[in-house]
Amino acid sequence: MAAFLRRRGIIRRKADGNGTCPFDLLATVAGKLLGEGESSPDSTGSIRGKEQGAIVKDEKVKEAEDRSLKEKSYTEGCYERGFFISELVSQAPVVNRSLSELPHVQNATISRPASASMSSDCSEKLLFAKQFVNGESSEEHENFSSNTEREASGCGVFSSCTLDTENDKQMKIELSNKAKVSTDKGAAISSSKFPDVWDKKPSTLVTSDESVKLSLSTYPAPCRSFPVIRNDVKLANKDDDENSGCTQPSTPNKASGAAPRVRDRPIKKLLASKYWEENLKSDDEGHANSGAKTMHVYYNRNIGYKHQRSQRDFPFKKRKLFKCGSFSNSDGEMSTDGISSSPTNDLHGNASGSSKASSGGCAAAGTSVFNGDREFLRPGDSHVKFRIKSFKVPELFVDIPENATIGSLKRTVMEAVTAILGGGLRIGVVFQGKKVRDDNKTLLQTGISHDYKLDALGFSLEPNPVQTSQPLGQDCRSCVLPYETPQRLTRCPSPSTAVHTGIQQGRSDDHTGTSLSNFLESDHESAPSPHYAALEKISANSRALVPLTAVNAEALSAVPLRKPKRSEATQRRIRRPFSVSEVEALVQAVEKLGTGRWRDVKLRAFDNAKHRTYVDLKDKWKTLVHTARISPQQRRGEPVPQELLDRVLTTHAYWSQQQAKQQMKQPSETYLLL
DNA sequence: GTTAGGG
DNA sequence: CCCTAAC
Repeated sequence: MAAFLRRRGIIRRKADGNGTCPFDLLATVAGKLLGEGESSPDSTGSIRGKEQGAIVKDEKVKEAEDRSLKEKSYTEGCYERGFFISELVSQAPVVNRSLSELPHVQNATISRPASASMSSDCSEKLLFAKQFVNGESSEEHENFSSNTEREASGCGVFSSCTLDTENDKQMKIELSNKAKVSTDKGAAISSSKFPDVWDKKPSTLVTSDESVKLSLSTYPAPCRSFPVIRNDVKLANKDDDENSGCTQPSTPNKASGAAPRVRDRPIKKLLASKYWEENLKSDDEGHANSGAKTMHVYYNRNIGYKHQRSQRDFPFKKRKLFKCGSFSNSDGEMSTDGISSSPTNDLHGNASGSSKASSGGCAAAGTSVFNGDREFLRPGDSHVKFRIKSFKVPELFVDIPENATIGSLKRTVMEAVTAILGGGLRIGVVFQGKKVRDDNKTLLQTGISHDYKLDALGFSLEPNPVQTSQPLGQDCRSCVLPYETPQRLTRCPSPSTAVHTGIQQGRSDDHTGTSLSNFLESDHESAPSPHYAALEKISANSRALVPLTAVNAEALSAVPLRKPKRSEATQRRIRRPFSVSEVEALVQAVEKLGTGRWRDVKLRAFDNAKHRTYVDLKDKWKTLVHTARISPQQRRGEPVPQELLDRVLTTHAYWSQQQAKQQMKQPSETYLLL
């Protein structure tokens, strides 16, 4: 590694408000990928309250054209929220370059002593990053050829991140061109040279004594396609697991030569700060750390923290479902232990920022890793790819009636997770070691009741687009599941994540930590629920905004993310305001067909819009008529051209009259017949 | 499965 | 958008 890595640096950061926790980073990335960013405040909110995130980042820049950063993040948090990005692989050459160019960064050690002040909160998180050797990542990086859109939009942010869990595992993070790195000391690094598209908004990586932030925030918004968080499936061609996940062809960076496989490393490790330091040292020296050790520590901590966590419950704010499809993170895992949460400001701030960066509307969804659909970054685009082997979700509080269906449970969890990650995931539920596949079953029917030990309940976080599920890898499992059962999992090829949550009915304080479930045995749901399937589809297509938008959107909507509150059995579809063009089409169809023939209207004008049912059209017409009758000042939402509204009224009047005539006529006919 | 209407 | 009654 030494050879590859020029430099190693570790930055450690306190959990105070300034600090950015890994989670934030993730959120940011996810947000961008998804395009949610702007709207993400909600998600941010959810994330908020968690303070600690310390990120330790090492930056090593390779001078080689491809430079990739590997980052290994280590999170120690009291809260579970930390997530790890075990491996990040990205191709973004640009970023790398920038990094490399920045002398400060390279040489400077961002790392801070582990011992450095820790927040009492235990909220520290460290992110450790190592840079790759240039050549390494390239091959492994996948190009998102298929999803060019994304790339164009927002992908630039991270080219790739790789985490090394132990020595082996690495996370690479490639930053898009204009990443800046600043340190308290005032060393700021910005890469000015990037040609890219991203000019406008550079991602900023800031490291201060206390905190290191990596913000992807400002990117040109328009379509932010996010860098997908996905596994580097390709990286390790050899690995079956991962390979399975990615189907898409990868385009290796030119600059980078063959990249060593990073991804298959075992589980990312979480280290306590101390451990962290040790690791760093060892790394520097070339020693390999034992991941196991760290892991243990981490887990222990986690557990301990659970208890300590503050009990804030997070009411889930209403979360919007962004168009973002899914982001693909092949290995990302998410696990949440307890429900309790500790409020943290850090995340919030960061997250919000990041969210902003990514404006909503990006439909680009990552492809799911699992299937092997992977997106590849185009060579030119600056993207960040990283692979998240596991991360923890801060707190996840679920309050759901017993008669709610599994499907709604999944959605509820999904919503929470989505808010955090920005969507693109689907949730699998594991109960008592078995995967619960029937979404229509109620919790009660499944055996999950309020008085049941929730330990047996687990969730898996899976990428949406997954077409096929692959069995989770052990690594993942072990990573994800703190508690017992690591053995079962075989590798998690895909990004699926296990989320573990305790479900509480009351406040979070009651949270019962849950043990991780072992869901491995059953492979992922081979047959995703319909909505998921739809979602997947959409996500796949969604990047391309244009033609398929409706469909895509629909798909997205299919995965309804609902407020937990509304955790009814039924999942409400997401609201999808009609566009002017849709209204136009509707009006035109109704003019021709009249009211009362909604199915025909649907077929005629919205046959391609799967998400618009004839009932929707009927309802829309109803609202249009209402809208046309009220004063413009009272109207809300996207203004509908008055011309259309006039037509609505005219048409409505006409057909109402026709209908009236029919009515007059019908009775008589009937009567006559009788 | 469609319609129509209230929620 | 949802839910449902009434085709």
